Amino acid sequence: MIESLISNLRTRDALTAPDEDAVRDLFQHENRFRAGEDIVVQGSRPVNSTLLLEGLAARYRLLEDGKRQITVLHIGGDFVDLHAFILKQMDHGVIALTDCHTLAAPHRRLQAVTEENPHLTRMFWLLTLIDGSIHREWITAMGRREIKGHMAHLICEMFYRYRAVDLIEGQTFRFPITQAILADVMGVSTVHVNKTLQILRSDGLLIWKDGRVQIPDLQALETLAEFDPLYLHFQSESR
Amino acid sequence: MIESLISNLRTRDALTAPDEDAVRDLFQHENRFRAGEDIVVQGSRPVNSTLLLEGLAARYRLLEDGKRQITVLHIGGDFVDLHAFILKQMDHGVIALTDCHTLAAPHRRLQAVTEENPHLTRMFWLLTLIDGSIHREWITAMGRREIKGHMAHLICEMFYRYRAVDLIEGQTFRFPITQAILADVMGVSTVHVNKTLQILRSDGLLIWKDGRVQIPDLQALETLAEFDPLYLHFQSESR
DNA sequence: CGAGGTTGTTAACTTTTGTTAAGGTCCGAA
DNA sequence: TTCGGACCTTAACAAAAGTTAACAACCTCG
Repeated sequence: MIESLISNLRTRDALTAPDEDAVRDLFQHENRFRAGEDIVVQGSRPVNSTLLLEGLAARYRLLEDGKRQITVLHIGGDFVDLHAFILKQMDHGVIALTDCHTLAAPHRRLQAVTEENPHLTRMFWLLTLIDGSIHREWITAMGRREIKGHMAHLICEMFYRYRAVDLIEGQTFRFPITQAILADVMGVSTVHVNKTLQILRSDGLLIWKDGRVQIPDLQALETLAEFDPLYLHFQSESR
Repeated sequence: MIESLISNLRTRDALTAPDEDAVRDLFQHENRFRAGEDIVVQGSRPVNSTLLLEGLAARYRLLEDGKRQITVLHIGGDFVDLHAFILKQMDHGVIALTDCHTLAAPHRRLQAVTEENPHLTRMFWLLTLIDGSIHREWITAMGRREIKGHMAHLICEMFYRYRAVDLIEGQTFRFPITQAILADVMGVSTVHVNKTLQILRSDGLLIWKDGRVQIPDLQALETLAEFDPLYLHFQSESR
């Protein structure tokens, strides 16, 4: 639902009624993508930006030898390519990891927002900056965390992001991602992902079954991950 | 010089005379930092954004065990923390890797730009998006490139970025960075950096001496790196 | 001039991570 | 029902990368 975008924005700053109306007026047609389909093709020049309503999507780059690196995961309430409004050409692809339901925001309308509504412009700018902030955190995890910490950090991030759009049920959330995809997220081999998951499970830090993650002791997982949610910028500020 | 910022912007889109005036009016006081000093402290709430005029700076995160990861390098003409204008609180630090000379843009004035000049707002937004684009490229390099390719990719990136601000002399550029810092950029050990450099040197792909990098065969280096400069978004577009 | 620090280099050894391959489970389609 | 595919798991082995330590080159500072 579009409510998760509104909620993503409201978490970070108050929206006036006209702001909220402008957000709702932004979107035109719906789309559905099957798992495995490209939502946005690398190299293309989108004329819409895509809001993910439901499903799991990923930005990714392919190398010549077929290796794939995922650079960010997107859940409901995320724009998967808001940056394309400014960048014009996609320097990566976006793939639906599960069946996805989306809404398209024509760049023409985004342009109008930037001409008429400075506050909302800054809020959209903010959303793209949070993506960048997540990128930095991933770089840190890939470069300087041991793999257990990296995995724990990723789970913490997804927990907080799902919570922000109210998708935590109990201490669990649906996270239907295969170990092979997880390997492309973390930049390691699938075997290594598998072994790391075994360890986290046997340490009692993680229960992951049937596409659902349960965190028995969030505090312990955060400690292992050295997790600090500051980088997700959930604080409400005047922006 | 502030000219390198103007040049960074003009590469990506035409600036009107009022745009350019507004850019020049943005800045207030100068600052100088010694190598090793923090330009921006992690966790702080800057009231200015900092344009780097001269020198080499890095955004970084420290982990509890003292490990450091650098998430992006900045050269003359880059804002090192333009994103802080919107994000408000720094989720990482910025350090001067060499002596640095900077100009401060008060957030108050940036705010005025966003209220009054939609085009310039989008151009500043663009600069932060290019940072994000570089982040994604680094994630890909860290996760899925062999270390030789990673190193080659980094050198290509710096070559193109220095060229955009006219700091390439011959096929060389000043890049006074120690191998230890390079290790924090690439997320590997200093010994590994050293061995990789030896290989690139003996392959004739790189001459690196006294803080100056020479690329004898850019084409060969780009091939090794699978380098595609699209992600730096040098194309001039109507934005 | 000499002491001490920074940086780069190298080697020996350890640890982490990847590769390959095989087997198991589950599930949907023929 | 059976077949095949997707996914998970495990093991043996290979390769990549880290750690530690020693030393050399160079520079700065007293």
